[in-house]
Amino acid sequence: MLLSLAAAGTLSEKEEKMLALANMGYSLEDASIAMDRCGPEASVAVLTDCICAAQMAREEDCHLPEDNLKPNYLCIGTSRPKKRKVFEMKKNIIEESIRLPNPMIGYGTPTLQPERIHRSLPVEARGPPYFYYENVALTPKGVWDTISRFLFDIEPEFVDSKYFCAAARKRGYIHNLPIEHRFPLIPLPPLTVQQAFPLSRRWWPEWDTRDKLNCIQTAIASAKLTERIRSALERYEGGVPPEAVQRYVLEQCRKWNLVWVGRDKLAPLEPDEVEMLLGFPRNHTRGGGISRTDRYKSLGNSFQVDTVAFHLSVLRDMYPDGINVLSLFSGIGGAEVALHRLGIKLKNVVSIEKSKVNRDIVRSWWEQTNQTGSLIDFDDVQKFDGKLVEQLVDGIGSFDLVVGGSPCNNLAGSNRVSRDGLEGKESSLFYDYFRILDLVRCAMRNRQ
DNA sequence: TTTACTATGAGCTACATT
DNA sequence: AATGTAGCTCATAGTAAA
Repeated sequence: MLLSLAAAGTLSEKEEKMLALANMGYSLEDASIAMDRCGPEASVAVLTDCICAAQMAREEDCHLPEDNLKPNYLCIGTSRPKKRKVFEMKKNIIEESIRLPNPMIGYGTPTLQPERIHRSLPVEARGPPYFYYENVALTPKGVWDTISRFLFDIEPEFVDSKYFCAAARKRGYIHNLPIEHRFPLIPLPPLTVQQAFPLSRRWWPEWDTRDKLNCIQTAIASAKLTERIRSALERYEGGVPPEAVQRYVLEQCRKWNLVWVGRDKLAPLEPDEVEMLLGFPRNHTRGGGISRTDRYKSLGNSFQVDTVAFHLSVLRDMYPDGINVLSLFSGIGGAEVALHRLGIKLKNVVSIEKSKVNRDIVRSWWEQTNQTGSLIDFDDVQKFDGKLVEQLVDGIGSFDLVVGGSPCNNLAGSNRVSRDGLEGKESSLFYDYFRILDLVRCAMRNRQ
């Protein structure tokens, strides 16, 4: 009865499940057959397992080759979900959308308290397992409403990491953790660019009034751009340039997150500076065969560690002996680093991450931090099925925390090409977070 | 209430350059 | 073959002014 609490009144439980399955890439025919076969009470996780089983059987019958295993199609997608139908179902959903808070401080930061710091969770949503889901705050309309509906109607906690470090990072978090008695990582990181980059102070002109950086993304400014700016500025010989020039330079600074590194000289952040701003140990992503471009990409896709750690800090006193973690879309291990820095012992970490360089980064961090637990990794969330969950739960007992941020490519504002929303090729992997969380909850319930 | 203007943003891809 | 560059078919929210 997972979705009984979904969307009071907007969609029926059956429609909600159909939409979920369509979004996961199944044909509506397959979804409908599975629902008939498994009954109205079946969860989406059970339904997907059922479709997979049917398709595998079908495959055996026909001796089909495996090459129609496409990324967005779990198991063997037979046909693309009918776009029109998905659109119509989606249209029904759009009612009152979730609004972003201002200031974006969620249930509080180390220094700021909101008006109200209380919430009550529906009984079905309570942990264990605790879960923590993350994605960009500024999505196309309706996306957070859908995500929230799938995660027990819990209201997202929107937080801008500019209250935790010197760079903005507006994100939404849906979790079932307590929100009382949080504490921050020590030492508190610098909160302004001037504190974070003391050497730049000497070159920072009065008319550049920024004291925070914008969101750290995956691409950086070209050398050509900083050269153009330098030659535009050097004509004024260190004096104050005309307002039009100031405006142009500031616009580029904001767009590309540039910092001052010399007279008239601006530069993009170095990878180790990004590591510092995001709360990772220095050289966390360095070496081991990773290219500079990939380093920027992996870092740009990551958590801000201090922010996430503040939210996860409540786990420390709840689990003095340590926790078992299931980490989806682990990337460079933001959640793992946060937990470790909080002093929470990591017993078993099961980490699913597609990129090999990222898996290597987490593995090498794990080996360098004298972990006593074990790190088990997988590469594909879509192949992570109920059998595997059962097997893991049998092995390690239970998962205390299911953490992850699913891909934002199709949600993020910078994307001009494929900002397709939650049904986009990568962003629809959110439904696998939901599916796997559901499988874990089922497995743990069955063990009791 | 509407309208005009501004700022932001875990990105994508064809093509040039090395 | 890998890396760098530029332009991009923008959506959304906030602000000030009418």
